[in-house]
Amino acid sequence: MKHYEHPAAETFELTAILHALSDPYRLWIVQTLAQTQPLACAPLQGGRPKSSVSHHFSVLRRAGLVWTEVVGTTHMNSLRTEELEHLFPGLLAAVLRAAERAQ
Amino acid sequence: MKHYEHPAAETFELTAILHALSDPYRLWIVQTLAQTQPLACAPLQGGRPKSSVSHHFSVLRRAGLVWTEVVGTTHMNSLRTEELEHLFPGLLAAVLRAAERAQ
DNA sequence: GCAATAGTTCGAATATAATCGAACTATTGA
DNA sequence: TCAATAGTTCGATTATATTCGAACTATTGC
Repeated sequence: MKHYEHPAAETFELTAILHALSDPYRLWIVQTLAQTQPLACAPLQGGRPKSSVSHHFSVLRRAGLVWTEVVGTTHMNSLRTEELEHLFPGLLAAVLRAAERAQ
Repeated sequence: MKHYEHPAAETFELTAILHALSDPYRLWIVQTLAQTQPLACAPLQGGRPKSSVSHHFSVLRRAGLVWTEVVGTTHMNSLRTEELEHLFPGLLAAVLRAAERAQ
């Protein structure tokens, strides 16, 4: 059973989180996960090659935004909402609201 | 009299704002401006060469975070707080609080 | 065991960003 | 007018990100 490395919440870097969110595709992934959770990678591909999708999920994971769980043959992703809220209160919500507004 | 190009608030890009904030030096500039405003570039150099400082201010300006006004021989910078708040309510405040907390 | 599915890893190519010195511009104040 | 100060612009270098195909791994279900 493959398992993922997930950074501990105490080690989250704000700049890494902001950088992860600053890519339009990754921001869209986060937006989508905020609405529907958890989700495998496949429904979030959006025409991209798998290696590219995998790379972006890895950025989100290393920043602490996304938690990935292996479930059978799929890898289920969810946002680390509580931990993020605890460490950086209001941040994710404000970004999601802003992303909503940015259409 | 030199004047700066400042994007209109309606054209702010959320991803550009997040990217501008994702650099530790630029985030520190924004934090400092939030406390003391306006401020020339010089007191924010922190040992960097002027060309590098100028580059980072230009990133902040193009993203819509900073407004620069030529005052005599110095260029005074301030945050575009109201416009940002209007467009992306709570975003800047949440980032500043997070930056505070990130030590 | 084997084919199918989901996603990762590798490596190379390309794009984007950061860094820095040197030359430049604009303004002040003597 | 001239020196000094504040900051920009240019160009080159280096570092970091993104993109993609191809080969790989792990799991399921037949």
